[in-house]
Amino acid sequence: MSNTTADMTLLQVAVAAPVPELFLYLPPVAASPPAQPGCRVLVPFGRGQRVGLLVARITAASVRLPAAPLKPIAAVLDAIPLLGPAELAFVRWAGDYYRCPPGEALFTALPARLRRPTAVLARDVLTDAPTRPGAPGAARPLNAEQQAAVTAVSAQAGFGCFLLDGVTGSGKTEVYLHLIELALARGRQVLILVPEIGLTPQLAERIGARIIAPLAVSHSGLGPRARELAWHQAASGQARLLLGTRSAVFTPLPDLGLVIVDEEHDTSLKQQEGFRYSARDLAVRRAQLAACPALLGSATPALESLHNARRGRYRHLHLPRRAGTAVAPRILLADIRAQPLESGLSHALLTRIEAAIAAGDQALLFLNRRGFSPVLTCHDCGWISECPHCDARMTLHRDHGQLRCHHCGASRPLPVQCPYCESPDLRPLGQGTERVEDSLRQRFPGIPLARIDRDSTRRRGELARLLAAARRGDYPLLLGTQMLAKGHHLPGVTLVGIMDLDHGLYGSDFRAAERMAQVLIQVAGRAGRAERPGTVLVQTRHPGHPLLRNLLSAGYGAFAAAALAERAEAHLPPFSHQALLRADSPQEQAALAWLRQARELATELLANAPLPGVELWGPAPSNMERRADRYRAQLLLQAPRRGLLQGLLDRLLPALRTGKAPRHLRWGIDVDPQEML
DNA sequence: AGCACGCCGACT
DNA sequence: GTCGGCGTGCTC
Repeated sequence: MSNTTADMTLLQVAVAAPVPELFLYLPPVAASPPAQPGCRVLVPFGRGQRVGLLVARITAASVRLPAAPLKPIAAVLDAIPLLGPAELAFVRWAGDYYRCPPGEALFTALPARLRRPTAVLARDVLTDAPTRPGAPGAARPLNAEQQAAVTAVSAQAGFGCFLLDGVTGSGKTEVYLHLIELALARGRQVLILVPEIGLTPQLAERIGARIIAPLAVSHSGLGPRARELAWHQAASGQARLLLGTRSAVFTPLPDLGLVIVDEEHDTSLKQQEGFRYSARDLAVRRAQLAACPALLGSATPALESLHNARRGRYRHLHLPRRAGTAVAPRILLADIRAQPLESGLSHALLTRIEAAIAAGDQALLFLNRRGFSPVLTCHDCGWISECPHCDARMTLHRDHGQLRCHHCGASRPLPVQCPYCESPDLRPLGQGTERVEDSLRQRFPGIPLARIDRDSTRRRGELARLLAAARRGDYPLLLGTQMLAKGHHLPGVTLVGIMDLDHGLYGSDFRAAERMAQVLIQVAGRAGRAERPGTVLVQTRHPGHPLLRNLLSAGYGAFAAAALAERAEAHLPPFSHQALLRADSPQEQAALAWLRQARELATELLANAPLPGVELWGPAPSNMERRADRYRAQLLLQAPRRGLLQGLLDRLLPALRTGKAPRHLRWGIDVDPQEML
């Protein structure tokens, strides 16, 4: 029962709902200037109304019409499209690639405030354009390698991807700054992506000190209005630079001429829920569509990126030397087998900390575990602080007098006696940063110490304050989790102690060793950045481990080469491509059973139309099977080429959607997964 | 995701 | 006898 004729114009709309389809509407009843693709519209949807994004205007003859008569759009919310045809196509392509419903993808790409039927910020707010008074700071002279990198990228006409592989302290930022200046001078805009908020103020500061051009900054720490403002400033061309975290990759930039991804190996560039996109990979695609160069920078490039460089898809640029007079830190292993430890600190490490403090230097200790201790146990009956909702132990947080599960967020007051046998002899087992802090304060009384982890920096601005004070040298002792490992310049640090990396050597994820090496090199990079040489002491129970030895004796490049050889041998990424089908359910076995059916379905589809080299692995329960009262499992799909994997997904996902899943089961697909958990 | 309609326990 | 539990089905 259609109410349309073949020559009518219909509007194809993506609705902000997790449905894979686009929806068709009649043009609005009130005759107004026709709504353009890229504008938000208010549409009747189900009983109520929803915000949608107009994707295309089409003729009724060109589509299959639904059985029910079409309804007209209720209102057009934007006079000017928020996304142009190219941006619309880019976001839709990304949604298709990562198998995210188009409405969800498009509304993830827009500032959150625009997901509601609000008016866009008034024009007079945008007169408030970002300007920067003052003179530019002096460019630092470039060394030969930096100059070669700048020359290579700036000579690139059209698209080309470059991997800037530079040891920590080699002056990657200076290369960025030169290239930014060159792109701006050519009248182009620059997009700079960073993995985390913690890094944004620092890079923004450095850009601000040097470059006179309107800069917009976007990250999750900003309020919704500020984020929308940055978005409009970039989209209107008023801002010439956009510096932001992963979602900034979707911001319209009419004159885009250079894309930079800093710390390109960092996993936080991959969104881990909903629209599971890799901002790094999309940044490269974005540059390709804009016909401009992309520059990926890291001291510890992802194996994927190194592989692309080896295959000639990316041009490999090296910065092998530290800038200025700084020398590379010495990395030493401390064998802690059978050694007495004081809250996890060996005698060797304590001695070096003492010496660093005595010399007026700073010592930085890295322990990637927050809280006081990862488990509380009863000395009399052996009870341990298990989480009632997860296959995990609750962490003791003494600062808050609580046990907390780091996986589901559950918390309970710290028991004073064993909940099982009522013994008062409860003991914390193992150490987190709180406990090490205690121990260090006792051992080095009166020495100022800053603990930097998610718990100690919860307050807004606290991280920036602590880091600034740390840079000034206010704290001879610094202790922190990976928050402290990322990119911060701490010139006074001459000693870095890495308390525990052993889990990385025997992790179940095939990327565990790569991550371990990246963390080690990144943390080590905090040492000796100024004129004083640095030392890194790595505590380990596996001093003879070949990966560790190779990394320390031959460096990250050699480590990566060996790791790539292993990946090639095992047909693992980057020598194959993966998608992970995940499922979870409150019922034990339900997710696993459903995934077994999914595997059978996939096997059947492959039997009917073979896709050479496509393999199915599992299903298997997830590493921590029960999390927040849900049992989790996964099926791994693997193919030698992306197209084959997408081919399988093209057939499998619609079939899974049509099929019936048991009541409380949830499932989803992760294309190019970074974590196998 | 909402937001309905649709069949089985404790209440005025 | 009802009010309401959330189980599942649809949205142009």
